[in-house]
This record gives sequence, structure tokens and C-alpha cells, in this order.
Amino acid sequence: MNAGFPSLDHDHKRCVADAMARADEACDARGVRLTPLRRRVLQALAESHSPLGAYEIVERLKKTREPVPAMSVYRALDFLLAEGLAHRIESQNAFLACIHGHETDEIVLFLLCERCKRVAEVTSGALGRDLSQATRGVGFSAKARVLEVSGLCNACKKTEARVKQSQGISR
Amino acid sequence: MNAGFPSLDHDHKRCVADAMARADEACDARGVRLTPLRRRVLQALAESHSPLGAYEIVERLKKTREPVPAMSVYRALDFLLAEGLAHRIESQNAFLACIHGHETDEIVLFLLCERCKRVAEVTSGALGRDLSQATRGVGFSAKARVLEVSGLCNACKKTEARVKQSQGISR
DNA sequence: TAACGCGCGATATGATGTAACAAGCGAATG
DNA sequence: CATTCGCTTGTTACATCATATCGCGCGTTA
Repeated sequence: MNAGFPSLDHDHKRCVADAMARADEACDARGVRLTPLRRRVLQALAESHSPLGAYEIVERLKKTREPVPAMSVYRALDFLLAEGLAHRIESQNAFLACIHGHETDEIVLFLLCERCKRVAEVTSGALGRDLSQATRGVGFSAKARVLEVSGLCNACKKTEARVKQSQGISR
Repeated sequence: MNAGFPSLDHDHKRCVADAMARADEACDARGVRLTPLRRRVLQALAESHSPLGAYEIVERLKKTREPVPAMSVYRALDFLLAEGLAHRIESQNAFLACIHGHETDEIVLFLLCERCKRVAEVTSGALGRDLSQATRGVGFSAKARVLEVSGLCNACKKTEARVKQSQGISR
């Protein structure tokens, strides 16, 4: 298990740069092209602390010198998803830059904070094994190894608790 | 763990009737109203062997004496989801009648067959514990206890294997 | 240079979901 | 019984998310 929510004061520019460098490398190794457009879409995702909808990406790129039509954003996203450079968060119709490569036998868990919208990408071997076991029982072979779980991150949990308490006092 | 894919020859009318009876009872117990419209939407879901999109429900009800506008279907779905009588399959933008009540500390897994589109709803205590453990490590409290896993059911796995084999021969 | 694949622009359309407001209807209240 | 109230439903409009299709430009390759 690893990689929880990013600390609030981390060097985000640095982690964006790292992600882009890894993407360049991965595409190079696979002989696929990380074109400027695809790069810009990936960068927009990486810069965001929360998943972005396709049209949110369009909006962000509209503010740059070269706006990008929605259609092209979707095409870039298709590519990024296919190459494993980004993930789709089904429950939000939104997209997220992938922060780390994934081992084949582990399962990826996206922890979605309902309040601050941040996402933690964690992996768990135990979960993967139990999942295999649970599904094998009914003769099912799991293909997608990505699960989405919504809830509250630590910081927001504390905030909510404070809010509730103060409401209790004021009543 | 329980409840795999329904056998191909089960008495589906019976299982629809059971589901409706349980829904009636549950609503009664909670003092909420399973109105005719809501009942029709739930029944449409229960009768289907695979998740239905909202507009698929509209289509099915259009064939009955009283068509139902899309807006009303959505409202009925909101109700059914809130009461736990139906689930939303995020990855498919589709809905499914719930086939059994859920224990609070267990996790619900939807196994989605990519080929035949059928869904198995299974629960697992072990998975729930794994999930708690994995998320606690990063200070996250999971709220949604529903996970979607896509893959192939037993029957389709065999079919695919046959197809592959015959392709191999023909080449 | 000609043929080709691929990425991309542009326009249109489809699929999914929500907002807002009015009308119906039954239960509680006077 | 009439009134009021809240919940359910109808209706229209709109917002959001995603795909289809056609054609152009550009680099590769024959």
C-alpha cells in the first residue's frame, strides 16, 4: 500500500514535471507519440489537484494561447487512457493523471474525498488477493483492477467534525 | 460471500415478484411510498437481466399503456437509490434493481460481465476489512461501500476460449 | 512524387442528467 | 366541508458528457 493524499504544502510544480517526464519516457519506450496536444491535456490533468471533466480541460486550455476543441481533448484523453497515463473516474465522469505505474497483480484504489474533491491513488496487494478469491467463488475473472471509493479524507473529516460541534453549540 | 450470476434457467418471474414484494415491505416499514410510477420503474429494472440506462427504462415504459417522461424516470430512480432498492452502476451510467439487503459492515461488489452484460451482486466481509485497512492507512474513511469490477463471467469465459481456439485453427 | 497512415480541426448529433415551475392529489387541520 | 400543506408528477427547457463523420495537413515510405 502507498501514496495517500498529497500533503498540503508539497512542491506541486515538481510533481507535475516528474509526471510529464515519466510520460515522455513511457511513450518513447513504447514508440507512441506524446504530441504537443496530448502533452498539454496531460499537463492540465497533472496540474489539477482533483479530477477534471473533459470540458473543464477545454476551459483551462481556452485560457492559453491555443484553445483546443472538445473533440480533440477527448481524442487526447482516449490516447492517455490507452497508454495508462491517465485514469477515468467513472463515478465523476472525470479524468486524472496517473501518478505511478501499476504492478500487474495489485489493485488500484481511488479514494475520492467528497468534500475537497482530492483523490488518493493507493494500491493494495491484500485487497487484490481477496478480490480474486471473492470473484473466483462465482467463476468470474476480474479484468479491470481499478476501484473507486468515495468518502472523506483525514483533513476534511476533522473539518466536518468541527463544523458539527459548533453547530451543536449554537443550537 | 454469496449470490453469483443467476443460473440461465432460473424462474425469473418468481425472482421479480419476490423483489417487488420485498420492496413493498421495505417501503411500508420505512413509511415511504412506493407509488405506482416508482413501482413500474423498479419492476422494469427487476425484469431486466442487465443494468438499464434511464432512457432504456423510458423506452420500455413507452411500450406500455402509460408512457413515462424521462424526468419522472429519473425522479423514481432517485427515490429507489435513496431507499437502497436499486443501485447505480457508475461505469455504465445504468441502474439495477437491488436483489438483497446489505449488511452494514460488508462491502457490495458488482461483477460486471463485459460480454453478456449480466451483473452479479456479491458481498464479502474480508474485502470490507481489507478496504478498511487500506484506507485507514491514509486516514480516509470510506462512505460508499460499493465497488464495481468488470471482467468475464464463467459462461462467457468459456465461450471466448472456444472462439479463440477455433480462430487459431482456422488460421 | 504518389500513396498512406495518423493526428487534428470543424461541425453536427446523440446520450445522459438537471433546473424550474405548475398542476394534481391526498392527509392534516381548522 | 374548505383550506392548507407537503409530496408526487407533468412539462419545458437547458446543461453536461460523449461520439460520428468528413476532410485537411504532414511526415513516412515506397
